[in-house]
Amino acid sequence: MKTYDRRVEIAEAAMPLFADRGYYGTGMQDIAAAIGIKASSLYNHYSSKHEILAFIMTTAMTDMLNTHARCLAGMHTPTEKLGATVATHMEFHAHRRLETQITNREISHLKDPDRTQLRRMRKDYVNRWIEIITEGMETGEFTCEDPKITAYALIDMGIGVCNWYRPDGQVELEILKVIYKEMALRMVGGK
Amino acid sequence: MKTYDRRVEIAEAAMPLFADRGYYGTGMQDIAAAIGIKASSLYNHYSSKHEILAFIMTTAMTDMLNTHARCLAGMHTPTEKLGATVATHMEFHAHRRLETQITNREISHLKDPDRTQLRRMRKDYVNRWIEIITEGMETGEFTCEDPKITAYALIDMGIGVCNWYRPDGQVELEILKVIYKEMALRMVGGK
DNA sequence: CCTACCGATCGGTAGG
DNA sequence: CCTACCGATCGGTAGG
Repeated sequence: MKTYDRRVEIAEAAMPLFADRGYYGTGMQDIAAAIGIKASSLYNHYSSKHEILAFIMTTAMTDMLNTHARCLAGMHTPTEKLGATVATHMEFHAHRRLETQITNREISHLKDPDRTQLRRMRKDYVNRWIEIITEGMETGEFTCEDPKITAYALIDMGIGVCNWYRPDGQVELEILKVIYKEMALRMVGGK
Repeated sequence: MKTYDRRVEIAEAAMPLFADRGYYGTGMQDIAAAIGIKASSLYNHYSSKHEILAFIMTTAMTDMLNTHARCLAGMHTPTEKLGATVATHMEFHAHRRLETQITNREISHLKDPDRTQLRRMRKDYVNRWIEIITEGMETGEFTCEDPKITAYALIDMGIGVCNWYRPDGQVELEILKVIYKEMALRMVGGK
């Protein structure tokens, strides 16, 4: 591990490749060529190909958890919290399409201990959604059949965005956020 | 290509492997070993590894389109149609987890002409959802911001099921269907 | 950061 | 269905 910047640069070069061809479909040669060096030189910055994948995925998941925690600032009611959570979740998957695609598709290729850690983080994230929905049911703001299933459905529909959203598309991100917020509030019987 | 049965048997042996390790992460040896033969013998039934992937994906997509068309029988109002569509979509992704996982994850690994064909089928499928939602808005049964985005969100939340549903889990499939139907109808402002 | 190289495995073919 | 084998490529190492 030399400079951290170089590690990030390599990871960013690997992202479109992992997202497009998958982990096993991408060679160290491909990643190296993307930044104009030889494959063997990558080992000055990462000890293995797996480490590049793990770096990308844990960085993305860590950022998502932090971004979510930050978006809750100033939100008090479950309705406010869920609205912010949905909008931020959706926006994160739109802004960081490649990393979230990789994180969701290649998780089975991660080896321990990274996989266990990532699963733990994901579980933590899901639990936050479940808690917000449950809280909303307690205050009477929400009414729904099952907080867990509802959380799954809401998360899944936000994840889906990373597969079809295009920055140069015809739908504005800000409009998308409004639409997703509205759909979510309806789903939990809120507003 | 010898007997069709053998082709199906090979494809079914490949499914859990492709779903778990991905297309490039699975070798012909792995697939062959799963049914107790040598890798080279697979070429008596498929001309390439790619053909196995294409067979799995086009079969799954064809079945999904047919299953959906069948579920609309006897449904007349947009509300009925959407309810049947959501329930059937979700159930298909629960029943055929492996194939739908593969179809959604490995589509970028498909080569033409299979990829183009699959994309066309998928587009056809999405259009059916959009049309039902649009029809519901015209009759006044539904009210929502954008039929296309709403269709995407509904489809994505159903697809998500193939990633977390387990046949031996604690949630009954019939209950899931009811929950998803209810969430969908709320999302389009129906019921 | 490079060149040179390692053993292993890849998808696929030939021939029976 | 098998054995035997092909060239290509894989992730990774040695040494500078």
